[in-house]
Amino acid sequence: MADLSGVRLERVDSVQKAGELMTWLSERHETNAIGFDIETGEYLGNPTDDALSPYHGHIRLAQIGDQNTGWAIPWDEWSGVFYEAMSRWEGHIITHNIAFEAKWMGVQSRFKMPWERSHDTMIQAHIVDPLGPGALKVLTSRYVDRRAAAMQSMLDEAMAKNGWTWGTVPTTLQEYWAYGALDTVLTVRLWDKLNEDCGPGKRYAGVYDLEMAVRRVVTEMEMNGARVDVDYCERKYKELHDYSSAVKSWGDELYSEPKKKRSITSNQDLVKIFTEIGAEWLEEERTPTGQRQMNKAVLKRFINDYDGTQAAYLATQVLSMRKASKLADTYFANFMHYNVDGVLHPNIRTLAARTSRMSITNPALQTLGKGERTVRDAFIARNEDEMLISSDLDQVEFRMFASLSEDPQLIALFNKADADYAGGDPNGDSFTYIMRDLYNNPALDKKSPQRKLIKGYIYGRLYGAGVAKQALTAGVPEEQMRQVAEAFDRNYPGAKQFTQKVEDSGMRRFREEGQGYILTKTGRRLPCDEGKGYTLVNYMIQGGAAEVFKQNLLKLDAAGLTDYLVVPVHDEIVMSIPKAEAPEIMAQVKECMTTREGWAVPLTAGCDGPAERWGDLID
DNA sequence: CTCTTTGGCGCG
DNA sequence: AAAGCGCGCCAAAGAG
Repeated sequence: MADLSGVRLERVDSVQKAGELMTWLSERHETNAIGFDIETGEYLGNPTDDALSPYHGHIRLAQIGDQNTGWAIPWDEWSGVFYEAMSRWEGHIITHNIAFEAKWMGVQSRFKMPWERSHDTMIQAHIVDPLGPGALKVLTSRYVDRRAAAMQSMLDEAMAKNGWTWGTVPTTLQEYWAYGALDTVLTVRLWDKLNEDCGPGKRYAGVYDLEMAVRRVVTEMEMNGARVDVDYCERKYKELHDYSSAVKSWGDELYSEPKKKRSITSNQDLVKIFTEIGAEWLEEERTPTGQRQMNKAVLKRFINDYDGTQAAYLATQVLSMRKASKLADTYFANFMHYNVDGVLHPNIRTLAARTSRMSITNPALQTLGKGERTVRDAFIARNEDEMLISSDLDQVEFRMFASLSEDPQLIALFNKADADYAGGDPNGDSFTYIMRDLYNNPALDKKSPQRKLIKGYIYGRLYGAGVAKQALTAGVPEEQMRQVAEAFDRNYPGAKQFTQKVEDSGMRRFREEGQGYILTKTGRRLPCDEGKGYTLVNYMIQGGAAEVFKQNLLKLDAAGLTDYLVVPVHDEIVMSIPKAEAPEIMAQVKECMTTREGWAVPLTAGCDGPAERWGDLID
């Protein structure tokens, strides 16, 4: 393993240097690969957060390099050299976090990533070790040269000493441009290393192909963005903010003492206040650190238990204040903050979660309230000719569990429910059929109270909950839930056998390989934490569902629908589509979102809309 | 002053 | 024998 001591780093600052770069580029490169990276910054005087947004910041350096040589190209003066080099280069292009480079290039340059020959070592690293580090320096320290991490500190020191930011650090500063140029060298070397597992024909080749293709589609989605009704956001923000401020002032004033200010936004203060006015906590209402809980469940209990008293009234006020400020501050304020000409361009990470699920930040579009439509009503179609639709997978995790369990009875019930539903039976529903089977009572229907119990049991089970927790969540006596659990295991023994098999193989792998894990259908390895083998069943299902959803995104892409994609929400895709073609496109979307091959219980999907606002599409 | 942790709450 | 899984954002409070 070669170390980094012989590396040559150059900065383009003259026509001659530009010529040298072109000569270097035309020479033979070890694995027909060059690394590619950019450095970006905020505009002078703007928030430093802008440095990471292609909609607010600007490119300062572009860097390319191979295993031994790195070049830094100051963007303002020499971007022409970069374009010329990239137009000549026909080999592999290696990045570390292609989501970043591709989006910046897409928004701010005329160079578009050639995805079919582009690679991402961050994606590779996550596939090889889902719990490992993602940072380039840490990864190269681990896989290439121990000293790589140390080299970053020189730049950190120089920037701290001079008070520079990513927007103001001079591109002539050696620590800065050399740091940038070195990144490309590290990236190529890391790629060589990670290709041992992710390269063509290797164990993770299929998973890697899937992730790279998904990354391309999702980057398109980020650039498409989600349009919001900004006037509506401003109106709602003010309304909700004013309301929560008024409640806060009322409570703070009422419950402060002459010498001691107290606030109803402070949970510590609230505990004191509620105690004074006679409310009491139950034994189990404690946080993990032993403090008395002051959450929604406790407040709701106060409202019930102390009906007609001051405690109940205060609890009601606190709940509605919290609700209003949550909506105002977490949602509407961020919609106003992040929109660019009325469009949100969130960051969508395709491998954020250990199970390979996606996550969305700035703003967090996967967590919009759906209890009522206020928040989702902020979202409108991209333009006047389009409307919103949403396609959801039907109980995908439960269907997956049924298929994986290979339990013939469970699978048959599911398929019967599907067939009957298709035949027009409103009770054609898996939970209802399982309920009838477990209670041995065919007269029960979708509205029977037992259905909630069954559903609670099943989802609790998919997440690895014990009977006590399942009973608590469903709000029924433990004994009642225990009987459901026993009946379920009796009627569908495959479920328990599957769970057992997953945990046993996890234990065996822990003993033999030092880590418990499962392999998904596509060969992705998902490890669990030590001593928590019971989580593996959930990882199998959650990770499997995430992969199916990703494959569905690729089907939508192959059908030519990428331009219409707006937001992915784990098992749901929101799209903005032309009104004129809505029926045809919706049929196409439903087809793309459905998977029959490979699953004993088909993974079906519905499609709702078209609608003016996302709020119209709630359930 | 900034950074981290905790508790709470939104989602699948 | 028993174990609730995965995320992101905000306010408050503690730590440095």
